[in-house]
This record gives sequence, C-alpha cells and structure tokens, in this order.
Amino acid sequence: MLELAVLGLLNEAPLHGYELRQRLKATLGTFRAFSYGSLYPSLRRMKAAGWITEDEGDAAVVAGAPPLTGRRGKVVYKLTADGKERLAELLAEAGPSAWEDETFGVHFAFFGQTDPEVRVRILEGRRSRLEERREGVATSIDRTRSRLDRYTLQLQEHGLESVEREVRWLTELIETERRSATTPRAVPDPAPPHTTTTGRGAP
Amino acid sequence: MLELAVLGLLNEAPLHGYELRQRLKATLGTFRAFSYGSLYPSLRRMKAAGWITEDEGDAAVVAGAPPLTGRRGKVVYKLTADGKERLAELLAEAGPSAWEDETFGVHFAFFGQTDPEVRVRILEGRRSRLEERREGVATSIDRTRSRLDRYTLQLQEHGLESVEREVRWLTELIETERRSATTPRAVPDPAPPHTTTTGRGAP
DNA sequence: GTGCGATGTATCGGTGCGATACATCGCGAT
DNA sequence: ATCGCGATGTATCGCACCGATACATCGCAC
Repeated sequence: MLELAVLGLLNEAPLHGYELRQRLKATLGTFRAFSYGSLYPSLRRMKAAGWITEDEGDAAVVAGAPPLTGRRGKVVYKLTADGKERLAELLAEAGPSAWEDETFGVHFAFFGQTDPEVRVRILEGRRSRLEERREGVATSIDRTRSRLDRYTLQLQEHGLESVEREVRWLTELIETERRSATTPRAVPDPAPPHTTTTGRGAP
Repeated sequence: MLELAVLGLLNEAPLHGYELRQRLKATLGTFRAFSYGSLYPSLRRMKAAGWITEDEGDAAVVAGAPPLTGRRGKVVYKLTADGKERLAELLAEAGPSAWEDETFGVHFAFFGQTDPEVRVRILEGRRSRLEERREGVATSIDRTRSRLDRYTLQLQEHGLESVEREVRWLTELIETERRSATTPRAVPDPAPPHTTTTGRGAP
C-alpha cells in the first residue's frame, strides 16, 4: 500500500522523508495515517528493490519548495527507472487488489496518473464490492432486527447508509468517467506520456 | 479493542471461539474484521489475566442454540468475576480511548450496558473529535484547492462530507440521549434494559 | 460411501500504528 | 545573547490486527 503511495508521490517530485509524510497526510489523511514506523521501513525495502535512490539532498533540490535558506544534508528519495516501471505496473492493476477497503483510496488518489479504462474498471469493481456488502448488512439487519440491541441496530443502520452513500458516489464518478471517455475531444488535462501498456491479457 | 468486544459479548452469554467470531462479525463487521489471528491470542491473554475461563463445553451450554444434537468437546469461554469488573471498568471509560476511530464503534456497540452519562460524554467527545478533523480537512482543501489534482480533491471532499454526515448523526444521538435522560421518570425506565432474558422475549 | 460445506481451533508472516528518542533550525521573549 | 520552543528531520520498538492457511470433525445430499 505505502508502496504505491510513495511511488506515486515521488513520481511527481523527489522528496525527503518528512515532506513525504506531510504529503501522505494531506493526500490520504482522511482514511489512512501512515506513520514513520511504516514509512521508513518501506523506503528501505524499496531502495533494496532498486525502485528508489537516496540522494544526499543539498539546498534547493526539492521542487516547489518555499524560500528556505539552509536545507542541508537531508536524505532525498528519488524514483529510478525501475521504480517508474513498478509504479506503472501498480497503476495498471484493476483487480481486487485495487478496490478493497485498504487499497482503493490510494489507487483513487493517483487516478490522475492512471489509464482511463483502468479507472472505470476499478470504480466498478469497488462499487460491486460495496453492493455485496450492502446486501450482507441489509439481510443481517432484517434477520436479527427484533433480537438486536437498540444501539447495535443503530450502528448497523448507520453503516448501511454509509455504504449506500458511497455506492451513489461511485455511480456518479463512473458516469462522469464514461461521459469524458466518449467525448471525442481530448480533456484539457495534459496526459502524462505513459505508453499505453493496455494489458488486455485478462478481461 | 478486542478485549472490550470479547468481554462485552461474553457478558451476554458464554461462547466458544467460532461463535464469538460470528457475533463479532455480525455486531462490528461494518467497521472492523477481527480475524482469528487476533481473536485467539487475545483470548489467551485474557485467560492469563484471569478475566475468562475455558470450560469444556458439553451439549446445550450455548445459549440460544438451535436444536443441535451433538455439540461436544468445544472450548467455551466464560466471564469470571474479575472479568466482569474489568468490563465495567472499560465501559466506564469516557476519554479519548473511547472515542477515537478504532475504539468508538466497539464502545457504541455496548452502549446498552453503559451508564447513560458516560454514553453522552463519549458521544460528545467523538463529535468534537470529528469537528476538529472537519476543520482540518476543510482548511486543507481551501489552502490547496487550485494546486490539487482533480481526483485528490474529489477524495478530500468525499471525506469531508463523510465527516459532516457523522457529526449530524452524533448530534441526533446526543439529543435523543438528553431527552430520555431529562425525562422526569415519566417513563417506567425500561428503555435500555431491553435484556431479552430468554431468546423468545419479543413483544 | 463419498464428497462437501459448515463448524471449529489454531498459527504465521506481514503491514501499519502510536509512542518514543534524538538532533537541528529559526525565531520570539527575556 | 541566549534560552526555550515548536517545526523540521531521521529513525526504531512493541503491539494489534489482518489474511491466508492448516487441520479436524460433523451433518447431509447425492
């Protein structure tokens, strides 16, 4: 998980650990914490795998940095070619590994770098996953409504409504995606130069 | 976390591991999984602490069981006096440990066994916690709206709406609690004590 | 009489969290 | 001038929990 998040962020700009964590919080903070306790080990793993390098960061290396004076001796992490490849691989995934609870948010956050077809498939996968869950919760409530504790029931119903709300959200997103996909003229968004590795292998 | 959940469930009836897990899923499944990989170690810890005992379960021990014939040799977990004490202690907690993300749901699920005053304090704590978060997300969105990726922004806004929705939910619950608390004993007070005693006790 | 799904107990590896430690930098208050 | 303090910065430890997996038994359908 962190893997995709870190690769995705480093693909936008080289960063050092602290800044990386700030962006993680800003981007994914609503549904995930990502503390240093997992960030640094993950960075080490990724370095060992050859996806990133640790550069000694001198001043002004960090892109978009505010007017800072000193900034010496920080460890700046940077994507390698292999890392970019790995990122493309992760972004192309359109299976359960992309739409389960823990992973969906991260994949969604990097939809801007994701192939439009993959986007739709992930959104649909996520939606049917949630529809399954909705059925499960709904029948569970029905089966036990009378026996159930007042508060337990309230909790279930709140959960059910949450799921239903998210399904509606996804449906809107899917429709938007479809509309912009069928629109003949290109979107104003400058598409990244990703080679269309549209792996049609397994539909 | 599991600790409270298990103690709470065992306080309603002695159970064996499998059944315990089923109830865990039914009660808290919407926001927590609780697999065996954490359940059994937790049970062992609690046994070591003297809060539960493992009884050799013969037939018909399990309350509310369907007409099963055999049912022999299962390990049935049961609350001890110390366990009940510990449960009461956990249920009386009304601090951050009761209203953080991971814990609130479990505490709420056992509100039926919780003191009304504690209930309100937990609900209020949870609400102000979420209001803080709402502020944080809202300003974060405002500060970066222009720079932000389209999808990232959508994710943030969805998160913001989720938080706002939960705040409204909590406000309703708090009002309900207050109403039933300030009602000058006009009601015969069997509001929460819906304890079904026997499985058939539905009106 | 065989297979299969539900019941049932249990462990393992991995991911991520929260707390913590420690060091430097910029800056305002004393 | 310096002291402290909060932000920046790197890093580790212990713990909770998850998902997968391994088994073994039971009841039942075919």
